[in-house]
Formats: sequence, structure tokens, C-alpha cells
Amino acid sequence: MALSERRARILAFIIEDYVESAQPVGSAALVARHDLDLSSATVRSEMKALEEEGLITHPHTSAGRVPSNLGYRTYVGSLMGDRRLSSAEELTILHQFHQSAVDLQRWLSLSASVLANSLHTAAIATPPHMVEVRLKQLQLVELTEESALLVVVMNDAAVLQHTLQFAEATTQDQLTRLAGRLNQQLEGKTATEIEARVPAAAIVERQVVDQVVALLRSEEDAASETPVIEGVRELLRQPEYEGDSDRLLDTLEAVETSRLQRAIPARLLGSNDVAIVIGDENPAERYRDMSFVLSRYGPTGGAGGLIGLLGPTRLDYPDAVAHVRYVSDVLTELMRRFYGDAEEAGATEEDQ
Amino acid sequence: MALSERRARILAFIIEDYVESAQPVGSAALVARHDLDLSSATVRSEMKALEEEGLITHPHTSAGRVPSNLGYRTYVGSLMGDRRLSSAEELTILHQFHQSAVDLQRWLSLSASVLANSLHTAAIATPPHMVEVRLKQLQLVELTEESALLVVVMNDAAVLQHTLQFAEATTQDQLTRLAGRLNQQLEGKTATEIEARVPAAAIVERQVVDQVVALLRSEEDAASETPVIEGVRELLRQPEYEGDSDRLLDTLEAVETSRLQRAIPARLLGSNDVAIVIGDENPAERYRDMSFVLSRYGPTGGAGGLIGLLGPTRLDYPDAVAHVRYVSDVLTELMRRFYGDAEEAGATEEDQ
DNA sequence: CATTAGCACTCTTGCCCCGAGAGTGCTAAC
DNA sequence: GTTAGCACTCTCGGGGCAAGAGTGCTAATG
Repeated sequence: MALSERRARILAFIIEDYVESAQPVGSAALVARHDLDLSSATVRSEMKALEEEGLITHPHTSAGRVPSNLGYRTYVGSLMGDRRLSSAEELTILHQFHQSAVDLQRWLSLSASVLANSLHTAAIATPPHMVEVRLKQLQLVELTEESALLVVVMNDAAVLQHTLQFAEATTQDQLTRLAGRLNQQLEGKTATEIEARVPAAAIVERQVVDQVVALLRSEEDAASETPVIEGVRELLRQPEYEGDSDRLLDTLEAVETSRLQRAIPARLLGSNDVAIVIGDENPAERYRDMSFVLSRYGPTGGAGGLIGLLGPTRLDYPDAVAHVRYVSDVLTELMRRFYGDAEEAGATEEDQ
Repeated sequence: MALSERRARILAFIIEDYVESAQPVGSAALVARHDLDLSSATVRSEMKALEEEGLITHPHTSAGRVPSNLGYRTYVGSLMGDRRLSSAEELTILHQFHQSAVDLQRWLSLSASVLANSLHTAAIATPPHMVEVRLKQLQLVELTEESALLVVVMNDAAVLQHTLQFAEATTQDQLTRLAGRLNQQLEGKTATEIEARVPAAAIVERQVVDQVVALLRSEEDAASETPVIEGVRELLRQPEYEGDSDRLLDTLEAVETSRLQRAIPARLLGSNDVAIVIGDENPAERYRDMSFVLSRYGPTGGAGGLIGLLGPTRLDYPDAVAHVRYVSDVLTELMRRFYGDAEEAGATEEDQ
């Protein structure tokens, strides 16, 4: 049931006007705004047809038209142009990354900020997550006589720490030696590989190893990673929430506790394409009146995370896609440059 | 201008009723609710007197009375009883801490959660901050040939990391030796002490040392510490924000970016007393319609931070104070137990 | 002389009603 | 197929009104 070209054009105009104004768009306004060579009456009959196909709706008899989820989906699927950022826009963004310190966490915040500010809605970035997390190095620092801080560095550059309590007194000297020994034995191993070893005799050593495994596991478990979220207030200032405190607070809760993994179609997790989830396409009910524009970032096959926008369904999709794609690419490139491709890095180390 | 006992009692009742109901309280309702041996007319004339002293106000002629900031202040200063948590309440809280892992960050989140849930408002906890931050240990982990991860552990158990870019290629072996040498030279020193040393000849070493200093400084700078905030939604669901999206969003912003240090009277920073800041007592204008109930936590003279509640001025102050005091004490005790008193620990290390 | 009952007065709140405005959908003419 | 014209529907804001809540004053009371 392909749309006639004129009908498609009208749908696109309706969506674009509505995205901009947040007001239902009427036939007369549409004609005036786009200098159409049509009368408002003609547009009205086209609108009626579009409504019968389920692409737009009426809030009430005497209001203009509003896109339906299906309408947005159609627009996103075939109607919207392929917006690219201008080089000026790209430079402005790139510049901010170059200003920033070489630090993954900073980049993530920055990415989310850039997206949030550009689209005036919330943006999210999850820390990169490797399919296989390996121990790079561990370190033990005495705190009191019977407690020590365990610091573990993983091959995705994550650093986790944990305080250990010992039953017996230990010195920094003993701890340093233990750490050295364990580093030799465990470097480059995954949690599963470490667990397969013969358990150590010494209690302290066993405690440390167990904790290392636990930390590797918790890093593996993407669900435990707390994402960076920016621009929640931008989102909540959108007209859809104006005067509706309940909806506002529900959305606040939904965004702050968002678990993106569930919203993402599985196919996305491998490639770095931009995925768009509109309204009730989202499996989780609480996001049924929001849209997500998301992309994986990070070198293919290596450590990667998700980044993207959370907004009302009334979103500037072309702009959103262009921005998410660009920021994701920048992030991927930065990771490749400064942390190296995970696969290659692993290989390199073993070669040496 | 001391209040007569009866007048004081009436003020306390007004405040307590208002805190509970969020509705202006009228004379008749007050008499009924507290079985007073007075007629509503008498209460009315007392109310009038209280109003003339500036302790309560009228939203409009035909509404009940609402406490003014001065009213709350008087109540907090001399009228409210000294609420203590029951042992059952204490146990419930303590239990949660014992369930939790031995980890400062967890404790802070937990503290904030406990407070937020008990008082149905937002709670905040800032990480502990030492007056003098000293280097405990540093570690260098190779990432690529020309970059490495610097991990620094401080004497307040904070762990900071930073990625370094080198102009020349280095191996993990070189890095380990460099780290060992620097640890010997710099352990237990402050940023200022380290800076006073003769600058190293080797570029890589100088880079590392500079970064160590920067990290120590950033840890020293309390303003750079991101606090844990819980219960923002609890706060925003309070009736003061109902239907007023603008005020709601302003408050959201104010809370999420709160810089407590400015709200705190200087005298508080040394002792672990609970401080109450009501409405316009707060120097920062954006908090003029909120109250803070805050306490320092942590061993006296050692690492410490702030913990407490951010709420509407209509706060259950006795309950708030009791909870903040207790949680702060628990936190202090835990730190003493597991991290040791900083002063003593410092002394011990130097003795060894 | 403090306390109280009684009452007039004020102000908010919810409700209904109404008119203006916006936009549609139909019909008849081009 | 397109368009002008027009009746119709629905929302939105404002005015008016009655009910309700609470005060403040006054005069009576123990």
C-alpha cells in the first residue's frame, strides 16, 4: 500500500511541522507554511486518507492532525532525507572532544552532553563492555593491619576496587609480594579461567582471588554498569510534559532507571548502525510514549557500549540520527586510537 | 520576647499538623485534632498574636495558618522534642549496613537511600574528603605502546585513574620499575610536598609525577567530588510541587547540582553536629524555599564528608534530625572500624 | 478578665455557561 | 480532480455564582 508521492509529501510536512511546533497541524496552516499549490480543501481530503491508513490522528474533531507512531515509522523508514551534519557542526563537536582529557568516562559524559544539547532531550551513554573481560593487573594496598584495598584493572581499561577484611594481620610487604605473584599467574585470564585453577591454600590468597573473579564478573555483567545520563531536564521541559506533573515524574523515573539493553533489537548489538525505537515498538511498557535513537559505539568485535537519545516520540529524527551517528563514530575512533582494537591488543600482548 | 507556654504549644501543634497535612491549619481543626481544652475562638486570638510575632502567616484571609521560616526556626530551636530513633528503627537501619559490602561508596548510597526513604525527600552524601590528601600508592598499566593507565590510591582510600599519552614507546616492564621507584619516593606525601621536589629529568617520569599531583589536587578539591543523591523523586512528589512544573524542574535542577559546601555554616565542618538550614537562611538563593538537615560524618580530625536531607521547608525536623544523626554516627563508626582513624593511621605508617 | 458563642465578612474553589476561534467534512460548482 | 463555501464540532478562556472554610470582631459569661 504505497503512498502516492503527494500524500507522502504531506505526511512529511505534517510530521516536520508538528515536530517543530508541538501543535496539531491544520490544513490551512500547512498550505501557507509550505507554499503549496493546493487548496486547504485538497489537503484536507488527503489528510483524511492518511488518517484512514493510520498514519495520523485527530486529538478531537476540531483540532489539526498529529502523527501516529505508524506515521513516524513510515517517515523514518522511507520519507525522511538523509541529514548529515555540516562540517561546521562536526568541527564544533570534535573540538569539544579535543578539549577534553583522554579519559573514557569524560568522553561518555561529553557525548551524552553533546547529544542532549543538540536535540534538547535526554541522552544516554553506557560504558563500554567487552564480550570477554580479562584481568590486566591487580594491586593490593594496606589500609589497616587487617584490611586492604584491592584494585583491579581490566583489559577494557576499567578500574574496580574493593575493600578486603583479613582474619590475620598482614603487612604491605606481604601484600605486594602476593600481588606480584598473582599478577604473573592471572594476567590476561577471564573470570572463568581463573576459577578453573586449583584453589589456593592460603586464606588471604583465596580471598583475593575470589574477589578478583567477582569483580571481573561484575564488569562482565552489563546490567551492573551505570550509564551516564544527561539532559533529563531538557527532555522534561518539552511541551508534552507541561502541566502534567504525573507524567513528568513517571518519565523522570523511567529515564533515570533506564535499562537500554531491553529496548534494543538484538541485531543492533553487533553493528554500529543507528537504531530507532518509536513509542510502542519498545518492549518495555514504561517507554511506550517515548522514542529512542541509539547506536552501538566502539571498534567492531571489541569493547563497545551504547549511546543515544531518549526523547518524546515527537523527535527530530533526521537530526537525531545524524548526531547519534556522528558522535558514535567519533567515540569509536577515539577508542581505536587510544585504547587500541581489543582483538589486536590482546594478540599483540601475547606475541611479545 | 519569650512565648507563653500555651502559645508555644499552639505553634508546635500548627507546625506538626501542617507538616503532616501540607494544608493550612485552621483554629477549629487544631482544637479537634489535639483535644484542647480551649475554644477555637481562643486559639484564633493566640494565632493572631503568633502572626504578629511573625511566626506564622496567612496565605489569604479565609485560609488557615502556615508556619513562617521564623516559625520553623523557633520550633527547631526550642520547641521540638528530642526525638531519638527506637531500637527497632536503629536495628532496621544497621541491618542494611551489615548486609552491604564493605565499600565506602556503597555505604554512602545506602546512607542516602535510608534517609530518603525514611523522610520521603531527597538525601545527599558527599564522599569523604581529607584536609590533607596523601599519596598511598601508584600503579602504571600499559594500554597501548604509547599510552598507559595511571592508577593512584590516596590515604582516604579514594582511587583515581588517568590515561597518559607518551611521546615514546614504553613497555610494561619499564612502567613497573618506574612505578616502584616513584612509590618509594612519593609515598605519604601531599601534592605540595611532591611539587617541591627537583623535577625529574626523564619526560615520562615528569608526566607521571605531574599527573599524580593533579590527581591529588583534584581529590583535595572538595568541589570536584560528585555526591550521591537519592530520593529526588520522593521530594518532587511532595505536595508543594504538585501541578507546578516550573518549580518542580527548578528544584530538580537545584538538587541535582547542589553544592552543599556553600550551604553549610563553617562551624559545622569540624564537629559532627546536625545543622539545620531553613529556607532563606541558605546563602544561595536557589535554595530559598528548601531546608537542609546536614551532618558531617567521619572520625574527628580524619577524613569526613557531609550527609543529610534536602527537603521542602515543611519538613519533619525532629524525625529528620534523629535519622541524620544516627546514620552519620553509623557511618563514622564504620569508617573508624574499617579504614582506621586517619591521624593515627598516618602516625602508624611513619613509625614503622 | 480571660474565655467563649455567635455572626458577619472575606476569600478560594469548583462549576456552569457562553462566545470566540480553529479546524474539519461535506456538497456543489468549476 | 480541485476548490469555494458553509455548517458543524470541539476546545479554551473568562465571567458569574454558590458552597465552604476560616477569620476577626463583639457581646455575653463564669
